[in-house]
Amino acid sequence: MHRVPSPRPITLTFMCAASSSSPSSSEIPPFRYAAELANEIERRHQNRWEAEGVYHSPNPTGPLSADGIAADRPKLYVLDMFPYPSGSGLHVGHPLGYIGTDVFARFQRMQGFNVLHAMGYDAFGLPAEQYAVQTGQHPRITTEANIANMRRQFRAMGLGHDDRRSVATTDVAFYRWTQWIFLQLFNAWFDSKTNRARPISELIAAFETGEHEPNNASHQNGRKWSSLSGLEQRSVIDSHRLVYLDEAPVNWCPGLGTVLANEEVTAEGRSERGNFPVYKRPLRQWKMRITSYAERLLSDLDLIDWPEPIKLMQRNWIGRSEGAAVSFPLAIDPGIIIEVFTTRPDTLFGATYMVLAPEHPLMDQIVASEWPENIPTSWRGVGEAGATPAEAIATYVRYAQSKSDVERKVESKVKTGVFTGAFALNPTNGEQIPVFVADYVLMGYGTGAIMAVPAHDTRDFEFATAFELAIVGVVEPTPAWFESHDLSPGTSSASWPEAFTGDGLAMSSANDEVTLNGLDTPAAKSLIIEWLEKRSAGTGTINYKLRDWLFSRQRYWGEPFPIVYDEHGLPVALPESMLPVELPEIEDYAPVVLGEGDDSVPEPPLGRASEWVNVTLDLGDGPKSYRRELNTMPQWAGSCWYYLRYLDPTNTEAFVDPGVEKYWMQGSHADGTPAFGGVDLYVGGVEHAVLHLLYSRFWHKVLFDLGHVSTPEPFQRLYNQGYILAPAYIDARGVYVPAEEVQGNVESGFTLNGEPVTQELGKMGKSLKNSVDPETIYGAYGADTLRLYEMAMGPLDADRPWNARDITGVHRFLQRLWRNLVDEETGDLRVTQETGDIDLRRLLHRTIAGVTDDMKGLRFNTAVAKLIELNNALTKHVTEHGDTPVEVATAFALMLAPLAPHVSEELWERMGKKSSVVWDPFPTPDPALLVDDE
RNA sequence: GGGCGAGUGGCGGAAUUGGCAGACGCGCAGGAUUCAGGUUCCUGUGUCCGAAAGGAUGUGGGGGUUCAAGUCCCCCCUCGCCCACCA
Repeated sequence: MHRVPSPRPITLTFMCAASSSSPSSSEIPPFRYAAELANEIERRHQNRWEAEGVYHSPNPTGPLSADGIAADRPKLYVLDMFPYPSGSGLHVGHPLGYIGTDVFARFQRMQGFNVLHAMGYDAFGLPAEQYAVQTGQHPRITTEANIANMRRQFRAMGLGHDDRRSVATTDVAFYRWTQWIFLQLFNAWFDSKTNRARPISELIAAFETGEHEPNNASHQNGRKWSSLSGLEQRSVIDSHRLVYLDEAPVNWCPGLGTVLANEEVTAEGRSERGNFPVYKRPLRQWKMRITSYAERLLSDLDLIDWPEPIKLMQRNWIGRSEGAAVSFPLAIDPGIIIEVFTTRPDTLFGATYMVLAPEHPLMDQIVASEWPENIPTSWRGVGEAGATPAEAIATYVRYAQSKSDVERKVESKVKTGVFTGAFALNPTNGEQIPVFVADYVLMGYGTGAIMAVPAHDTRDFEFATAFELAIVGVVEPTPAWFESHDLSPGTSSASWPEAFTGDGLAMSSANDEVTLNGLDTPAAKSLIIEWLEKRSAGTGTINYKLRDWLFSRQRYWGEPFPIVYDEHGLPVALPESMLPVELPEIEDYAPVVLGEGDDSVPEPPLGRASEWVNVTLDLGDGPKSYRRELNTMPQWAGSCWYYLRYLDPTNTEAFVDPGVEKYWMQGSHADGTPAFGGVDLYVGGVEHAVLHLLYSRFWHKVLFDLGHVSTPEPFQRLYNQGYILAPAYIDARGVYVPAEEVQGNVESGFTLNGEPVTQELGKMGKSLKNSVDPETIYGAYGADTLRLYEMAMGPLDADRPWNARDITGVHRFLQRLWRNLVDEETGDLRVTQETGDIDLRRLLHRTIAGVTDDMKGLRFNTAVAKLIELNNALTKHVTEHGDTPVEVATAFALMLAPLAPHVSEELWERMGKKSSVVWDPFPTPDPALLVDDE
């Protein structure tokens, strides 16, 4: 059926640019494996694969199920981090991971697995919107054109995706379910007793029966549920939801006209996208209660097979620390309590002052009306001489807020602050200690207030030194510490040159009820916590750096919230039956971009769709008018769950069928190792170590708690592919210039238009202007050569420089292999039924064993090297005997199939095989030929 | 400042568990084919000494453990990444 006819004239003109650097085609033997033949082979087999649907992976049930080939195979889910469909298309750095998963997926399919391998598009986001703002063209049009272009590029590289499962986050049929998941979170609360999410209806029921009483003191002062009004009850319930509205300082980026999550703000205090300055502003925004999951997000890292550095980054981001919450009453009014968090409760006796963050809510209650006598002038701040404490504080707070994070960083060594005029009582000894305001204490961590122990904390030491505060040592430093500071052991803390922050034996820490003296640090911590708890002055607590996730954006091109506001201005979730909430058409997509110093509250672009915004709906108590939520979801929303939609992309009844979900997400035991489920292999770049990978773990856990998915974690195994680096060039202004236009070399120097430029090596991409278009590579060598080169150039997880020169190496390999099996002049097979000599057979079977092993371990670079070695031996054999033993030819085509699928399929076909090589079993080595018989 | 990772020929890299360092490819050199260039094929290619045989030396630097170290331990240097006033 597919036997290839003999000589076939090749008259392709595809990518003839390639011949400028190679000989004219008339001199190449007609069946040499060069660009033209490779391209012809590739197009033909890509068409065949698509027509036959060879990459369709059957589901166990539903519309994507199928009888036959794969129904009884074990499953394997191989996933890529899906791309943003950018207008500039792919460069050769993008597909590195995609080729890696494709090779792995193809190999495992040949190992007998039903492999799910699909590709989607993370298509909401800024570039399409910005383009729409500039051109007036709807972002959907640009987005869909970009997706079509990217899909074409993936197909041309021979990536074997199940195209029936391709989704884009911008599809209404997709974001309908993003909105549905939002509703699951909205209609859920976190039960800290069982440490999991439960439906909000169960919370309401618990309130009704009195099993649970509202304990949200700040809202309802502990009143009984039954005594609350309807609106008060709603407010209590809303404050328990996993999604909630919060008026709090958020990262406001005027340059982008939107708020940003902490994760989207760089250390320099700028937006990760666009590099605009970001300011803290109090705004009413949606947040997701990811902090409830802090402990599980942390501890479940132990269950999954992820690279240690990524786990570490997540652990650092979650930032768990054990310590104590301690209450410090105000001296003049013990009813006012300043609560602090400390990791060193053992140093409590050494707390000689306190500090509040500038934004601390208790500030107004604490500030004294006038300065106490005999305080150093530096305590009164740097403002006008006669200022009251309140005025001095106000000046300082303004100063602190005006500083950007960059300035804070630069000035971090210089401690500034102002005395509030108030004193608090150290709970251990009743001593009055002054309370300061200083910007080295951050409102965003702990309680926004600290007890300062200058003898044992570097920052407190610096502040205490600057403000002439007492430094009282309560932990005995080690002899080595004294020695390294040229002090004799036991020197008084007043003479220490810096804080001693290590563990040691407690000293000077005793009152009438408790003494820590002589205890080591861990023992001192637990004893003082015990004492604090007995006195109701504190408790042992665990604190996290992780903040709740800011979930709303003032953007057009994102998922609308399934939320409306009623006549009280309170949010009401729409019922499932009203989904999807589609984006309205509007004229102007631009966000409201504000200038510096403009403090007005911006209205999101959706506010312009007035007919859409104001709606009359019947939500159960008759038609009433409502106002829609104007914010849209952040780009992370769709990427939080797209891997679940691949499983069942056409389902209109559920986001995924439960049986289908269980089938693909169950723990696989391919190599006998225990697995508790999730995607079997997830490949992507390290840049998503905290953002996407933390958010999607969070959503997945909520869905797990609510019974919608069967595994507690989404991704069993994570693998980070490296980046492709390329030379980039900077001109005299320090601006990147297009690398392809630069002339010169290392010796003579580099120039652009005669101007000297300097070379550096950087991640390939648009920002460094050093992209290489994959089409020029497979135009000149074929896609199989590009695939093979990217796999051969180094380990998948390592960064590696792009070196066009090296591509010829793998191209020659394919050419030599081809020549060993196919006569270049006639196109006839050069395969014999005879078996080769024993040395060649031994090498063949060693290669099969080695390549199998390498493929399983994602070591494609050494797999390619082994295949080249085998081919070198085969070349020698063919030179001597004139043809290739069929055993070698067959095994070679199969082993090469995952890496270079087109040429393998072609060889397979020429050898008379009727079915695609894609589904044939990978060869197995003969154990008898693996041992040397010396 | 803290944490993590990495340093192997001219270049990309290999050496899976402590066991012949440099697989495989690029580049380079020589040869065959060719009018020539290119292509293709063969041979060689860490460094130093030597015509060769052979010898010495060699995995960022220094020290150590071991019969044996690129691999393990200690100190130092360089580079990369992440976090960064986190109480």
